Amino acid sequence: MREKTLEEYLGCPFHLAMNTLEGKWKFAILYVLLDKGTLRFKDLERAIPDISTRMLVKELKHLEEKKVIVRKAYAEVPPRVEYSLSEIGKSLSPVIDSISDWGKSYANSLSEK
Amino acid sequence: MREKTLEEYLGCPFHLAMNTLEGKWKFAILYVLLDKGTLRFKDLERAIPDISTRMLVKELKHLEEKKVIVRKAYAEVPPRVEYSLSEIGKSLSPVIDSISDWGKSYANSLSEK
DNA sequence: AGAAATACTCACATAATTGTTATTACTTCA
DNA sequence: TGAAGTAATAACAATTATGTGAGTATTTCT
Repeated sequence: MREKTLEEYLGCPFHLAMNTLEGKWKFAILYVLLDKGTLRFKDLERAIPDISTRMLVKELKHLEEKKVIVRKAYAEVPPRVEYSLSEIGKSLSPVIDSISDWGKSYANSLSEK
Repeated sequence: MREKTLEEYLGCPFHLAMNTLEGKWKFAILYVLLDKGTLRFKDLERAIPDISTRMLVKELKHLEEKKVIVRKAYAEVPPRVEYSLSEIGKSLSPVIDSISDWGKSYANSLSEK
């Protein structure tokens, strides 16, 4: 499938958003960054135990390129790299919250009946 | 990766929600169903032009099993099958809306600077 | 008679994701 | 002295996820 141009996405903000956030782990990363603020690489791995190192690297790189998160590296040993949300990234909190809220309702609706 | 039990998901509504909604096409399907109400299979294909028949079948089946959408088949020729959101499915509208809203902000933040 | 319409299903092919193990370089702690 | 800690990167195999192209059955329309 051909990658769409920005112009095409601009016509559909929902499409643009999903293109930026799609993938198995993006929402999970955003969830923990919103919750914890700033995290080092290793902390992210611990916060999302099921993700592989490779995938975490990939997803972080993607989100950084898309300007959703910010990477800050310190010249220390052992190395220290901190990840946090950009301003536009922080504005994802209503998205994450609404998903979390829906999850609660959904859990209730499943345990009823 | 081992599939988690419902009990494990219940501890984290966000996790439960994402497990239900993950995959490349779920949000797109929910988006059009929220917008259009009820759609036949072929209408869904037309509304989401990039999806393959196979994936649409799979995702619809998954969402039906998870009680998020409802499938209604009529004994006609040519066949008619209508898909719509369940009650809990309809309650996803804040999720879809917040994603759409974020997409707008994001598009603005990209065209600035 | 033949084409069009629908809601799939099937077999096969490619792409995405994961698991595993190893490596780097330097400092702190035991 | 030697292990632990960090943030990756790399190579390989294995497993999932997704895509492609074709086909089915039956009625209506041309």
